[in-house]
Amino acid sequence: MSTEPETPIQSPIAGPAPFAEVAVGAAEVRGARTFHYAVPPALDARLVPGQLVLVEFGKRHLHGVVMTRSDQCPVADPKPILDIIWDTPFLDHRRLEFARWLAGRFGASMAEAVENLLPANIARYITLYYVPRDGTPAAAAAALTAAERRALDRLRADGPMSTAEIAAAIGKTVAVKGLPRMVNEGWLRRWTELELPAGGTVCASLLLATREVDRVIVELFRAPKQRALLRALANLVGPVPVKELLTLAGAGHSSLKALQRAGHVRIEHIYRIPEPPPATPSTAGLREAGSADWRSLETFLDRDGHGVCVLLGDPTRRIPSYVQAIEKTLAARRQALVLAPTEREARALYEQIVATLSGQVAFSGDARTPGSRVGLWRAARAGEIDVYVGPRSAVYAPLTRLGLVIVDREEDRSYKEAAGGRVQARDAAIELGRAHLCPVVLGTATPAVETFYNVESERYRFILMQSDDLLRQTRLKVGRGWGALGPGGTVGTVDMRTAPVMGHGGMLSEEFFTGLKDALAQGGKAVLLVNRRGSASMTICRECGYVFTCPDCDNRLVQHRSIESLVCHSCNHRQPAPRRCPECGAGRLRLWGHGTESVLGALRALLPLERVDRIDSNLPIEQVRAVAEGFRRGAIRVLVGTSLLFSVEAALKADFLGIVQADIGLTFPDFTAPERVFQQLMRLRQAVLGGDLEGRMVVQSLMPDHHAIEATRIGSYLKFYRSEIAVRQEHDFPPFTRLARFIYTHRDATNARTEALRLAELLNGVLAENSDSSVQLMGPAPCFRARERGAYRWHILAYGPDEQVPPLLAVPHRGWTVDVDPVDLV
DNA sequence: AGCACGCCGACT
DNA sequence: GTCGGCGTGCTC
Repeated sequence: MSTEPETPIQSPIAGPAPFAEVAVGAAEVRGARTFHYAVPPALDARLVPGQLVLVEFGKRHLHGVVMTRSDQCPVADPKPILDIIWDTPFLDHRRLEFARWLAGRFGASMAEAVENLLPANIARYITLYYVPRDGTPAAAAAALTAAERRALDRLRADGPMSTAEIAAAIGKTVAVKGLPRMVNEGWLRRWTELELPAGGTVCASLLLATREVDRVIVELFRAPKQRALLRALANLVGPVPVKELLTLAGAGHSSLKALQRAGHVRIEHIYRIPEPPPATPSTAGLREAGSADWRSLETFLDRDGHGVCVLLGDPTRRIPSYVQAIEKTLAARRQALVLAPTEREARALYEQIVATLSGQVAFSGDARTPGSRVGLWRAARAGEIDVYVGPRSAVYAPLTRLGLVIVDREEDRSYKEAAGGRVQARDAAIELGRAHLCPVVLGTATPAVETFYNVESERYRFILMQSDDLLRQTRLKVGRGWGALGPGGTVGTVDMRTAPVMGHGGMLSEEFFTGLKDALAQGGKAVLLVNRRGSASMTICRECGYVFTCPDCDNRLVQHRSIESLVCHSCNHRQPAPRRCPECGAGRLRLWGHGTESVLGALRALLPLERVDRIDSNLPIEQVRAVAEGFRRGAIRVLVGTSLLFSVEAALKADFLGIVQADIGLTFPDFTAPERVFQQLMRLRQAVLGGDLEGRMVVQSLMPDHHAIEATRIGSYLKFYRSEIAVRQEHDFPPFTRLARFIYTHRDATNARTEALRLAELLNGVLAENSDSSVQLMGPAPCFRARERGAYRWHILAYGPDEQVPPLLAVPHRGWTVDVDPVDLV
């Protein structure tokens, strides 16, 4: 493929680096491609890497970020850089290279990668202004169109105007085409301004020295309100929020404005990191935990430079170690970045860290408005933040003295962006650690397969967290060492192909029900996982075999008895529950399978006196919380839920954990499904039975011999890992290869197919050109969900050595989705 | 996003 | 033959 740059030409101009390599803000240019521009003499002394600049790209005016200054240029006649939008560089060389890595690794555009690292939506705050030049060439006036003439007259009369203002006043064509031409021909001068939204709280600060205050107060004998304001300000230290100040002094805005006009007071937006919430008992006393755990982590942190370690243990052990590691980092006057898979988990981590540490701890979820986000960005950039906690987007936080990166529950799929650049934030965090030469700690109880593969091949350090006493208990229980370190209770599987079943629909085995009843009889509580909402996952005609499917997707419609409807769980299409078959007209319909609603129904029939309830995404979030709280208090004794249970993890402690059907997904053509099933079940076991040796978990499955189910039964991560890594190796799946998935969606079936075949041709062509490439293509083929929301979906998989996949990522034209390291193949 | 270029069908 | 519609690829 012709991504090889043409032979670079040496600059004929003497002097330093006459060219600049720019990451242009054009989102459609895929891959780590940059463009070179000439540095005009007027900007030569000022232009440095990391600056935001204005360039022409095709016919468009776009912003860009200077990556490097260069002696060489891959094209003969580069365009000039038009202007420096902001003199202070936004990004240092580490973050510029981080952006390059992000775009190259995930096949996103440089524009997306760079903009992730800048204040959000920066393009929105760039304005181009135009003003007439003195002594414009009168003779050339005929060269202007009537509209351009009007624009010029307007500018002469009213002074500088922005592109948007001229578009509104004169017309869009003039604004977009005429203005650039008039600049080129010397009629107009153009400049750029960046006006970021003001962040944070409006604060007032005193501009007077203490002894001057008394003098001014005397002068202001006729203005009691202003006197009160000055006194209040003089008694407080530093900038005071205007709102507080006015209340305190009992004064109004006009008095404050008068002081500002007189030059006694400055009023400005100041972003302040929100006050931490008050410490709760659960956040106190973190530091007392396992000193043995800490010693091994400390040894790792003491090594100089970059390295990755996997901290294996349950959250109650991981978090105290995080806190100690952060303290160590702060003591060395460096910053720590802490990532969690979801904002909810990030907030929980933040609350625990902030309760224990002294230092400025920021939680990215606290900054919601554009202004406060810019404020937080600035504060981080200025080095005012010691610890930055957040979900995956926090990996882009502008920390310049980064000394430690922590990724909690590194195995979670939420770290992968589902749209946009499709960045895997855990991997980005590791790269960030490499760029900053600092340690990266991956915390987990069930490492991702690719992570543990790196442990096994000794690229990552491994630290097993557990006190001697826990280890002894565990050995007593299972006698299998750490690999079988189940988080609590005992586990049994039930083979649903042969087990005696009971209850309406036969969804519960006798063993399951006995376990549940025993727990309740002893005054315990129970959590039941049902991986589906609704009451029946398939509605089928008993006469002709017709199955109700979504008109827009390939999905079967799910029966929801509570709203008497059939619902598509992919696009939310709804239709009334049918009475007869639309094909043959027969009235004998069979409801097949089950969901939260039907399990709840069966339980109410079997345990009429028991308080049972359910949570799933059909319910509003407040109700989910209320039900969870009821369960925690014991007002509800049996809780049925989907994976939404994880959103109320802390309330789930119980004595019985039932998995109604563990193998949903295991039959999908998706190599990540076993890992998902195993992680989900292990995590739920930790949440429900964690720390308890008596509790009972029963796993119902149609394929109890599957390695994911078997490993769940014996509670062994190693058992799971060994089987799974063998499957991955056999099929050439990650971590043995890098996998890229190209997805195309189109309303028209033929169009989707043709386009998929065309891209396959193109990719094959690129591969054929490079004879030593060992990348393999799979497909094109319809996706597992071949139709969704009325559109047809096709995909192509490319897999091969890490360094050979990226060149393919820039091949597909717009309309294709490129997904590197996809988390599923549906 | 916009523009140039090339391929195909409809017309002089 | 040539004009133009649209699909495809390039923009330093």
